Amino acid sequence: MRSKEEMMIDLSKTYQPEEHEEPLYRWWEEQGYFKPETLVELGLASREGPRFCITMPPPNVTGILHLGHAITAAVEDLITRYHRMRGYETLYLPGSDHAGIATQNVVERELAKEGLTRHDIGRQDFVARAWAWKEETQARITAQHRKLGISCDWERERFTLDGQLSHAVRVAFVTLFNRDLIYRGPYLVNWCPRCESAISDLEVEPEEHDSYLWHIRYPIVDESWEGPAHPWGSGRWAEGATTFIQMATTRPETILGDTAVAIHPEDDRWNHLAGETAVLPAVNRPIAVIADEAVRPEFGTGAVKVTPAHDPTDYEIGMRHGLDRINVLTEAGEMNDNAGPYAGLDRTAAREQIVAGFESEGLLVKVEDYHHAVGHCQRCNTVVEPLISTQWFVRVKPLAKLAMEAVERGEMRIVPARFEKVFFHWMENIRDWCISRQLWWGHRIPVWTCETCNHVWSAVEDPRVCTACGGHVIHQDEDVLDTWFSSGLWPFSTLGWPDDTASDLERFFPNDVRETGYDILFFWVARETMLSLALTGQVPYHTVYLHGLIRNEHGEKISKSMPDAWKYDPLYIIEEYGTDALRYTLTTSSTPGNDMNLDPRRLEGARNFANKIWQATRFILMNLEATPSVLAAIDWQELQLPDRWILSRLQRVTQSATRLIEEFQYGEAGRQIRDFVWDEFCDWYIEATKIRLYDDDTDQATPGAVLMAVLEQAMRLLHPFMPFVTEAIWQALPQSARAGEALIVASWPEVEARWVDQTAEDEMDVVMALIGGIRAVRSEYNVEAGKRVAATIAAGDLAAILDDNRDLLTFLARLDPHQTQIAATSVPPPQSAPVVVGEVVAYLPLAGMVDVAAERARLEKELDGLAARIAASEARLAGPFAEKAPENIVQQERERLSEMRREAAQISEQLAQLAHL
RNA sequence: GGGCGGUUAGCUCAGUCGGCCAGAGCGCCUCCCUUACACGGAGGAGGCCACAGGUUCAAGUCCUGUACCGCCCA
Repeated sequence: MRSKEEMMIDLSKTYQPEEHEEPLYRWWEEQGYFKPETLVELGLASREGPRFCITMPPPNVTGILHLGHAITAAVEDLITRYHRMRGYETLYLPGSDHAGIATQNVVERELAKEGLTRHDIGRQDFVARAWAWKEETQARITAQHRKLGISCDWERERFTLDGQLSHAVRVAFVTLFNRDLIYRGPYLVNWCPRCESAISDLEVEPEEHDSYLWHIRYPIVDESWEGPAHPWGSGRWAEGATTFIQMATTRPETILGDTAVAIHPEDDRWNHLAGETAVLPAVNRPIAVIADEAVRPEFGTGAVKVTPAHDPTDYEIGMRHGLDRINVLTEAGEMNDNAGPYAGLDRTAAREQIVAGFESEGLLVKVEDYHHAVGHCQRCNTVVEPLISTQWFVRVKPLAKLAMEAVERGEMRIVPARFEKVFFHWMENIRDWCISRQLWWGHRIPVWTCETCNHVWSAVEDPRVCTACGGHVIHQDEDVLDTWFSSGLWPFSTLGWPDDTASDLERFFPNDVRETGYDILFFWVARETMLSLALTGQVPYHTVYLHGLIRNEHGEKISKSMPDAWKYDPLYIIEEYGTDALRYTLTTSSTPGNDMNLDPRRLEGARNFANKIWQATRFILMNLEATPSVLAAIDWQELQLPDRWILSRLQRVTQSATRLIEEFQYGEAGRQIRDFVWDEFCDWYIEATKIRLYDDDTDQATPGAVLMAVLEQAMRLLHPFMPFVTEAIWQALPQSARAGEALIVASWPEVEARWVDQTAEDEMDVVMALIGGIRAVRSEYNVEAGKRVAATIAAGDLAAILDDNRDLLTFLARLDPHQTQIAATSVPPPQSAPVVVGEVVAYLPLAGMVDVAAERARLEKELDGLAARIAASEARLAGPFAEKAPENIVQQERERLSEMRREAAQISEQLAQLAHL
């Protein structure tokens, strides 16, 4: 048998996270605990029993993990560990996303350092470079996830460009294509001139901008003026024109694509010009003045230029009036040949020169400062240009309908529920999803065109000949798919779809929870839901849990450019405070859907908590036999009040924490467990057991068994929040105290009704209140902390209970056991300070120290407060409260009142006695 | 313009069927390095729960409005 000292060798003086985290993680992984198969082999779960699956939102392979990933991992792993312990066959599936545009941009930047562009090295080499980059970053991300301690099955790790997942993308595309849910057409899309690709509506981020509103005018053709007789730039271009239509624009460079001027039909300032013809400056294009309801008369002058090829609203107007769509921009954002004299200029230079041209021709009326939002590319922050382009789209309206119906039917719910409204609003106003990207990194669109017969078709396997005419000259679409198209298949593509017989798909689909930040509700959750319903007929998961965004302690968004950004790097935080501290802080510092200001002080508190339970463990192991008694074996008659109390409290916290976790209230659950462990177990129970543990003549088996049982169960409750320290402690416990080989696969605690003991809780409350009162008076009189003082306690009906617990009282209140009297009634000793708790009074004879005036003041203050509350309570009970409030509430109030009256009577009596001193 | 969230102690935050005197951590004040822990222990001070109405026996909690901060959508 090992000695106590030997057992303690394992436990360092303070908890050192770095000594435990890596070895424990490696051991868990080697034991296969992250794999559902292992759980079945160990008999902890069964193939027939319940299963739980969560797929990790795949991080982009562009860089490193930040706190957003950390909270995602912490919450998901909490949920995972909880279900694993509850006996579910649990799978937490990890992976990463190829992140099309983002990764391509990064790799292009790398190339640029070598003075190369992707066109220099060609598509094949470029893709090879991107793969190399991916291997590097993915390894880094995986290492970071391991440091976070997440219990995901790395053997099932997936990547969106994996062969099987790419196959799933093809099948998904072909299926939707053949169902006419995917089409190609020339539409106004958002174009990023830097990425030289179309992007979807969601990838455009409006950004506030200081700019100008240019007021310009176009001449109208009439009897006196037939059109310009002089060239643009001569200063005489508009010579002779008498009628002008004046309008305001924020984008003069698009003027050259104008095909109309529009006014509101009821705008009396302009409607006499409806039907007239204006001449577009610079290019001399005759354009019509049209009337359209979409024009806002209050904006600018009430007349607007219409550029259907470069503005969404104008596009709509153009559709209604059959206007030409003239594109004036190249894919790189330069003016094309349609721009006449300005062809070849960059769009910003073109703007300046066009404005200058207008000025010299007398067509610029004025320039106003103007503040407005301009769309920027989410990935490279370049100003996006709306332009007409032929792209592939998903017809999302019917899919959105399915998604909304699923939520309405309750098949899928969103936590917190208010996001369901956001979800519906977006779904109701959804526009077709542009899914083609002019990139090289991604899933190439599986559509082929036959040169011979122009047949266009989509196929899962690369075809060799045209399916229509058998022609051999066919070519595949050059573009790739939006990243989110493949991410949208994640809940099932990772499990083996489209192979319906894949065992993982059968077992783990639909997933149970999608846990992610609310900022990607539309990007991802909405698309997963639509694609899942369209392709599998099922919701992808039954619950969407959305966490908030993480900011610094001042509420500022954490960005790489902040000078102290390093302070918010998860790896730095882990080094400084430990993984458990980070995870506990992330899971308990906010409520779902709300942003969190991460305060380093909270991390410190969490680190201290980890050390606290470590110290409690050291104490227990130090004071117990190597093979302590187990709860089931001890004589229940030996249980004392604190034993019964802590066991009862343990049941309460177990029940409450379990309920809270089931209701997705992780923060509250974690806080309650902490409060139990620190405030009740450490501060009261462990202290109470010292009486017996330090006395070799008393029964040590009973407190030992209780200490061990409570500690062990508390570690199980806390494990999902702080996996490492709890496992380290659990492993240090003697085998007899724990069932199983590892805490990660131990069972979640059940509430044992037989340990619930309301009487013990009530009695302990009195004892603790009395001790607290005595301590307060000691403190008030600056009694030395260790000094034993005498006490005479008049306990009324509670005399027997207090007498049974006199050791507890004298020990924790530092009373002198030989000078402590407990009786129903007592004669107050002279020169004593009374401590009143309910009907109990403890007299502390502090000879020579008691300040009568101060005591009077203290008691009078107490009495005043009590009297006010008694009056309020009496008034309440005398009013309509007594009839209208529920009986139990009224009863409770009556008891409270009589309790307060008893205490008030006691205080009055003590005051009266003080008067005699 | 439409929608949503926040406003609780000096700071960061809890408070999810309305019901004891509104809580925690940190900070602050007093005492204590007592053989688990100073990453600690004991005691204490500190709040018109943004503001104004309303519903109710009872409101931090429900309803209406206002202000400020923030986010999303157009």
